[in-house]
Amino acid sequence: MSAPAPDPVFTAFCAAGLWPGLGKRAAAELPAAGITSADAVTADRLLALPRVGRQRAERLFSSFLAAQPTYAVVALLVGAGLEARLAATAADALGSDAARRLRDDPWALLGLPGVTLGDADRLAISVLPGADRQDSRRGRAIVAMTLRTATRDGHTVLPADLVVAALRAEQIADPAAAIAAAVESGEVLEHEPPEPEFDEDADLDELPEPDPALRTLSLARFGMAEEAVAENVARLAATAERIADPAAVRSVAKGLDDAQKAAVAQVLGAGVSLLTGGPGTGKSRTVAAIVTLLRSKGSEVALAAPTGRAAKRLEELTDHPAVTVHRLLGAQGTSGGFARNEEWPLDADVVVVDEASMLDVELTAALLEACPDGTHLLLVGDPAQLPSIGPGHVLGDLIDSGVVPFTELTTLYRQAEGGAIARLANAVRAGELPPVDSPDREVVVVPATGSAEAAQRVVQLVTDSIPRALGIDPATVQVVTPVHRGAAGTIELNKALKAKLNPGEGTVWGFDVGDRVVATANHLDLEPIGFANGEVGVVTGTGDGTLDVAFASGPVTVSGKAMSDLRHGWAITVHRAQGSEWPGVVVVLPPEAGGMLSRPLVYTALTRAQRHLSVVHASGAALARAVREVDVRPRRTRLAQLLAENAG
DNA sequence: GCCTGCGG
Repeated sequence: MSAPAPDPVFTAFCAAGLWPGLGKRAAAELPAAGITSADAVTADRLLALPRVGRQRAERLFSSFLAAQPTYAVVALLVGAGLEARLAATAADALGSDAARRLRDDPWALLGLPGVTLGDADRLAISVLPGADRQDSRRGRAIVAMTLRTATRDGHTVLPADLVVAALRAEQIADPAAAIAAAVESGEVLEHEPPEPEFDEDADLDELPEPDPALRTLSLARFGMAEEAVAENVARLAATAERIADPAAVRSVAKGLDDAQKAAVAQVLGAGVSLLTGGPGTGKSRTVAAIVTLLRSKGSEVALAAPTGRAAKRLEELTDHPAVTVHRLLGAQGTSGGFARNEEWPLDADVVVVDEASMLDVELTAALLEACPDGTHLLLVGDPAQLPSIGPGHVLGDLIDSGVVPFTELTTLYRQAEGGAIARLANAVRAGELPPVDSPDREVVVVPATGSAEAAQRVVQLVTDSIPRALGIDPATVQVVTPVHRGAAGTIELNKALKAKLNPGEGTVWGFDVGDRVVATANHLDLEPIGFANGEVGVVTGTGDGTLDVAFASGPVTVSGKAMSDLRHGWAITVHRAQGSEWPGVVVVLPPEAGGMLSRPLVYTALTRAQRHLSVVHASGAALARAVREVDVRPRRTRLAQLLAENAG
C-alpha cells in the first residue's frame, strides 16, 4: 500500500516552523512516520519519530492542537499562493478566529507588517469568488494602509486630500465612500479643519468657512493619543498646586544661572513645564538641583527617560534612581498596555523625563494618563535633535502650542564658548551652514568624492592624522555615520578600522580583546550594572563563550543572548550616538545618505564632539539644503492645535 | 529607502 500524497497545507505549515516544539529535522522526518496530513497527527504516530519519547509525543500533539488557529490561516494563505510564514503574525494580530476574519475581509491582511496590497488582493480573489477591486472593504483597507505608511514618517494625521489621491492611484472610484467606510469601522478618525478666527466686526453673511482642504484623517490609535495628551496636559495644568514658595529656589541656586533658576521655580508651580536647550547648557545640572530641592521638601520624585542609556546617565547625574519610561509605567510586553494608568496611577509628586525629544505620542499619552491630578510633570530635552522613532512631534508641539510654560537654556558651559564646534553647532541649529573657520583645527572639514574615498579618509583621520597632528588618542575618537550599508556605512567602516586598529580572527562571536563594541539593546540586569543600548565599550577579556567588556559605566561579563546585542563600535550610526559624547568625533556624510540628511541629523552628529570634530563631507549640496530646511519632511501632527484649543 | 526606542 502506498502512502497518500502529502497534504500541501500540512507540509507548508510544518516547513514554516509553525508547529511549536517541532524542529526542522523532526519536520523532515514526519512522512517517514506516516504523518503527511493534519488528520494523521496522533501521539502514537509521533512516537515513531526518532528521538521522541512518550512525553515529548504527547506534548507535540497538544501543541499541534493548540496551533489550529494558525493552521486554518495557513490553509487560506497556501490556497492563495502566499507565504505560510505570515500565518503566525496573522494569528497573533487577529486572534484565534483569524481565519474566519480573513475570510470575511481578506483585506484585513493588509494590517500585518510586510503585506502588500497585491498580497491582500490575491487572498481576496482566492476566498471571495468574484472579488471586486471596488469592494468597500478594499477601499477601507487602503485608507488605513495609507495612514499607516505616513505613520512610519512620523505623521499622526494626513490631509484628507492626500488620502483621496492615494485611493485614486489604486483606481478606487469613490474615495469618499472608502473614507466613510474606514471611519465607520472605527480604525480611522476624521478631523474637521480648525475654525477660522472669528472676527466680531465681520458681516454675519460672510462668516469665514473652515477650509475643507485642511480636513485631516488619522489612525484612531494616534489621533486619540494626541487628544489624550492635550486633555491631560490641560488637566495637570489645572490641578497642580504650588509645591514650595519660589524663594525656596534659593536653597539650591548656588551655581545656577538665571534661566536655570527660573526652570526650577517653574516646576514648583506648573502642572506641566518644559526645559529645553542644546548639549552643554546645563539641563542635567538644573534637573539635579530640582531633585535636591524636592527631596529636601519631602516630595516624591520619579525620574525617567525614553532610553536605557539616558535613564542610566540621569541616575548618575542626580544620584537618584531613574528608569526607562516603559519601566516607570510597568510596560507589559510588546502588544500590551501599561500596568500604571488611570486606575493605578503613579504616586510621585513630581515626574521628570529627560531626553523628551524621543517621546512619541502614544508613550506620552500613557505617561500623562498615569499621572494623577496634582502631579507636576517636567519634560527636559533638546527639540533640535532627532525626532522620536514612533509617530508624533510631542516636544516640538508642546513648545509650538505656546500654552505650556517652558524655559530655554542657551548659555553654553561645556564646550569653550566661541569654540569652533559650538559655533558650527549653533549655526546649524539656527539653519545656517557657514564656512568653517578653525585655525586651531578644532573643526576640520575633509572633502571627499564618493563613499569609497570618504571611507579611506575616515580611516586615515582616525589612525593617522588625528593622533599625529592633534595628539588625540584614537581610543577616544568615535566615528559617526548616518547609514549601516555602503562603503562609508558602519559595517564596512568597522571592518576597515578593525583591520588597522585591532586586527584579529574574532575568536569569540567575532570579537577579540581590544575590539571596540557598541550595545544594540538594553541588558540593565547583568552584573554588576549591566549595559544600555548605545553604550560603547572595549573588550578586555574573553572566556568560554563570554566577553569581558569595559563600558564607561563599568565592567560587564557578557554571554548568551546579550552577546548577540553587541556589534563592533568604532563606527556607529548617528541615531545610536544620540545621547553620547566623545573627545574626538569623525562625522561621515556619504553621498548615499543625501536623502536622509536633515537639520536634526546633522546637528545631532556634530554635537557629539567635545574637543575635536572632523567632517568627511561627500554629500555635496544635499548637506546645505538639509541644514537650511527645518526638516526635509516635517511631521504632520494635530497636537499643537489641540493644546491651543483646550487652553482657549 | 534610510534610521531608530521600549518590552518579554
